[in-house]
Amino acid sequence: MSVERQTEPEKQAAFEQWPDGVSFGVLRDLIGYALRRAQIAIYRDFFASVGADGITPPLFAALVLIAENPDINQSRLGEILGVNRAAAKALVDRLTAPKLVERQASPSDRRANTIRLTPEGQARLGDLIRQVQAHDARVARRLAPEDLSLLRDLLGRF
Amino acid sequence: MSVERQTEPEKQAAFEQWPDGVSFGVLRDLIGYALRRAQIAIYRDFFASVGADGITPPLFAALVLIAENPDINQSRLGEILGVNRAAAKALVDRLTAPKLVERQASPSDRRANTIRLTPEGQARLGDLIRQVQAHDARVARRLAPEDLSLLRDLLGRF
DNA sequence: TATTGTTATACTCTATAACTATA
DNA sequence: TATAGTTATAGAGTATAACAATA
Repeated sequence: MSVERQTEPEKQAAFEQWPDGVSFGVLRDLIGYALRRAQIAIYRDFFASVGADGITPPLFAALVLIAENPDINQSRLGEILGVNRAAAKALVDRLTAPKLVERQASPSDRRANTIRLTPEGQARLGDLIRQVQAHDARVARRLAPEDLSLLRDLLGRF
Repeated sequence: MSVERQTEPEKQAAFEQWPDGVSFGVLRDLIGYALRRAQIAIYRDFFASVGADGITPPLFAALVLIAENPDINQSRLGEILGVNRAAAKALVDRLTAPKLVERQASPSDRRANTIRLTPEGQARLGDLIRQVQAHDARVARRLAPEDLSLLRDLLGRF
């Protein structure tokens, strides 16, 4: 026999991009805030699409960079991602635990580790890329193709 | 006598938007990732400009919404910001501690609190808005005015 | 001296689950 | 039953500071 639920799990409220009847004041004019709201909306779609595997946006980015830049070390990975060494280590640890990546002693620098995908990591990354691309395409569908490439260009200037 | 430092404080590495010599693979084409990198760059400028007061982007947004929508309650604030009730409470708590906002019993619903700025909160918000606007203007300067309004429009579609 | 990785620690942000009071 | 607020708990993400090993 299963235990009866006392209450239903609370459903996540929908995120309205700029709800009516709310005064946003100065936030309306801040490009940083517009970016933040867009990011919230996109992250929600990401977690609904890919989140089931415990892979988050930062972990996905780290995984792709490790795959694309063989034998990169942690410090450089952190620089590229925009986090410090301690944070980069934490990301690599979270990919090492499920055996998606592995560290190896660097042959050229005995201080450094070299990070690369395991065979399982290779296989999982293929699936993940498909899931993330499907998510991104769904989100991108809200814009015309020419607007999308324009947006990419504008974002790249910050 | 002061204790001698053993090491210099580590400086934050610069964040290069799309560094050369790095392969980004599929990340290059994901609009979600382009947005993420732009956000990282903008957050860094925010913290360099405003962070000294302990006010973060989510706290600033909450403060403005409370100012602009008098007697809003926590749950509604959370909905607008895109977080749940528990997270909204945490935000309000962090604004209540330095006495920028205060809770009052709602006259119309004895379950609810009404949130509003204290006089100190009013005064501080004026300064904060100026700091945040200066930050945002500095960031926005990277785009021509017409590109900026275009960007705002495109971001609003997600 | 500077860099790589590590450890310890702490803080922000956010979520889930369950509880109380009220609607 | 549903909603507002609260509490306890947890986890992700990130930072700072210090240390050892190596360059």
